[in-house]
Amino acid sequence: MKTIDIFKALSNETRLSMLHWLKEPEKHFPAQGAHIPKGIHFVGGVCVGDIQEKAGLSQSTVSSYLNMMQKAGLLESFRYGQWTYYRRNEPFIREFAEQIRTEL
Amino acid sequence: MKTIDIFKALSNETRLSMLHWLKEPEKHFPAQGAHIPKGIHFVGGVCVGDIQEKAGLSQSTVSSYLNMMQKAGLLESFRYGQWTYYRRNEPFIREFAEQIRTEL
DNA sequence: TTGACTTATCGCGAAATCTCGATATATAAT
DNA sequence: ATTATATATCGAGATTTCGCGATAAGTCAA
Repeated sequence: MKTIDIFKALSNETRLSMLHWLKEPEKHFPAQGAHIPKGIHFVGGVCVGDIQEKAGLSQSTVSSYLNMMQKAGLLESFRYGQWTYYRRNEPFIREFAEQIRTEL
Repeated sequence: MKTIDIFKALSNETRLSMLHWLKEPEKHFPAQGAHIPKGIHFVGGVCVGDIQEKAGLSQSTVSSYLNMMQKAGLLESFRYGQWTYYRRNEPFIREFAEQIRTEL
């Protein structure tokens, strides 16, 4: 949650791309939610496997990248069954951007 | 000048501090410009030596950090005589902050 | 020219990051 | 229980970054 950790998370081409892809999930990934029951809504989340395929890196790398971005606060995740869905943490990102604008 | 390079430059405690110190040079450094003749104005610039002392790292490290931040676009420099003065590149930083706000 | 001073560059070992394959864990299906 | 699938974690080699001291390059004063 430290500023440095956010910058570090953003200091990698692949991770930066992931963040951008997740801005428009429906544009960059197959339709999601096939495994999410009706009651639960986690809009905009994409499962790890689809992100991995898009990124073209190994499964382990993508998993740890996503975990790193979540720890930094940029992403949030939701697990349903054997799937983990990730999406952008928009309020956090907005807040961060605002902080950059005023304090950098 | 690539976005990644900016994030990398910001991914270090010392470099981030330097950028903050240079927001209010008169607050963090001795008075500057003793070696700048009247005709030239490079307001807000601080010489490498003063930045080094404040940072508490070696001269070589500080010099290369400053150079790195300049290459990224965050700083600009002006050499007069044997002194090199660095200051924030405010338009660039503002532009970067705006880009973060709209594109991150 | 010589010497003093400021900054930049070079080379290095230590630490961190990148990325992978292998394996572990968790859940689902049979 | 066993098997299959999705994700997380572990260990390792390659690359990058960190920060240093030594040295080079540029400038000024005597």
